[in-house]
Amino acid sequence: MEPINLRCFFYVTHCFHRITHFANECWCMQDKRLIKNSGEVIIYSIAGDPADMEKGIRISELFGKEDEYTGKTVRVQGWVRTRRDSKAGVSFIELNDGSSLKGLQVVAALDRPEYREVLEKITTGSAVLVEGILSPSPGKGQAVEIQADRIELYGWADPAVYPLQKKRHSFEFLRQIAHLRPRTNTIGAVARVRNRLGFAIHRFFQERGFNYLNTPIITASDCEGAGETFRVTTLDPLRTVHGENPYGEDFFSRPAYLTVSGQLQAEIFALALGRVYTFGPTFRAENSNTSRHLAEFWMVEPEMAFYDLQDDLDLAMEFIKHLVKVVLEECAEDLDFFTRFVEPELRGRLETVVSRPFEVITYTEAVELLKKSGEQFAFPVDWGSDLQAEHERYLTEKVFNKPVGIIDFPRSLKPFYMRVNEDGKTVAAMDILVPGTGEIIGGSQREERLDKLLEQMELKGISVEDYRWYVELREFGSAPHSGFGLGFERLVQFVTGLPNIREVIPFPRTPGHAEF
RNA sequence: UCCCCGGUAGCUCAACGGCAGAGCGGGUGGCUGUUAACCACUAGGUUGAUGGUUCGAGUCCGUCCCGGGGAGCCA
Repeated sequence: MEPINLRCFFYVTHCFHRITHFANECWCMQDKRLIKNSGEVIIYSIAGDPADMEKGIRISELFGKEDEYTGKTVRVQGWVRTRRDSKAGVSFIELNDGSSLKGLQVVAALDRPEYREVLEKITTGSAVLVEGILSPSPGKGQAVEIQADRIELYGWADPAVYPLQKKRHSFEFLRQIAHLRPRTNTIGAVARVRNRLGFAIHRFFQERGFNYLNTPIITASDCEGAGETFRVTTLDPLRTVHGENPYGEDFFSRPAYLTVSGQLQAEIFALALGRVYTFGPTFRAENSNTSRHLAEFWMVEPEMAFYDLQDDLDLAMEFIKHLVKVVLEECAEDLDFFTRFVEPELRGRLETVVSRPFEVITYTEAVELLKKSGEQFAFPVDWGSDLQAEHERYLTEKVFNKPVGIIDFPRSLKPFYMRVNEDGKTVAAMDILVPGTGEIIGGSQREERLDKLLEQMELKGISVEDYRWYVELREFGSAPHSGFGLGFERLVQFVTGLPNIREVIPFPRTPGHAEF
């Protein structure tokens, strides 16, 4: 931050209530923090000056300590959600600062000269500062409210063109205004839940001795058949390449891609640090147009040495239970909102996840169960073919109505790195399915035996040359190890009940869409 | 990529092949310690684009564009 003018500092700290009068000359000297609105009202930004100015209090903090703050003067800063005028006396302004779902009711007297002029500009969407005494509210719907002594307008929102209204909008519409949609109840609540979950994921692993590992975003291996990759290049696509090696002039002198998984690199560090996890962006160039797929999403991938499939599965189940518990305990208000407006069964479903053990069955058992069900499926059930979405949904939603782990899949269905079981036909793989969202976790014990791995690579047509380093991990001090991948957005979908994955990531990337 | 559904006012949606509408939002006025406030008035439209059938097309047909749902791929 730039050093600030001492005179200005004085004004700001000691004459704050008169800042609009001094502001014009004083703040302009600094930088462009002060700007004039088209009308009479002066607006300014306090961003980046925490030392200069006494900060307002977060609304969630007020609600958390109502007794402590009632009767005291407080200052809040946020965005106007609604305004209800009572021309005879007061105006009710609902202020939301994003710290909680519920906003603070501001009561502004219409005849107060201190802010009468500003009050005219207080419309839905405006950014304001309010100072006043926190008081018990005589009205229904809120315990406390703030009696405004002072109101300042940071930025006005023209009600004639501000897209967000005091009513429900379709999610499709909100996606088109992704720069404004976090100011809605639903998307704001998603952002808070997502934040809590992200933090809880780190907490979970850190408390268990895992090392947070940053695996590369750019990789040279188009690996594991985990889907289509995005090409990374500095070459101009319109220019014809000369010479024998088309990649010779490219940045890496070889084909490069955006990662589809950090797993293979995580294995390297698991076989050195014992327990690691990654938590980062992942990219798939699949032309997937569904409510469960994104071209860019976040994945959590723990990888553990000396863990077999059972250990892996136990960790995954504990992990999900822990995260759901965090949401139940730390996001109660937002969860109630989702349960009320998005998915009525949500809270009950999450409580079941925490209180009851998951069901775990083998792939073979799953196939038998589906065959005996008598259910008419669009796709036939056969040992050796992939379980279709309808099959998975039937198992987790109809048969068990809780999360289901499926293990020991046919070898032919799974990638080369999964450990071959004693029967030679199946691999030590596991998928965890949850009601509503489907597959949320996929993992396996990795093949640590050199001869078996080479056999698998041969079978799947994976070049030993390209994966020399991966093979060498089995030549030098190989050890049993396991891991899994959790789709972060699918987890957020699961705990919020939102039907479309595009609502649980701030800026969704899907085929044809990379706006914002 | 395939299958199904849709595109009408700023938003959410009506309109049998026959004058293009409502609610919400906006504006104006009124009323009220209000709660998605309420009441009255008012402005607001090339019905996604294009070609065709018809006396007449928002409506029927062809093509294209866009969106949603489902499937596949997966997390």
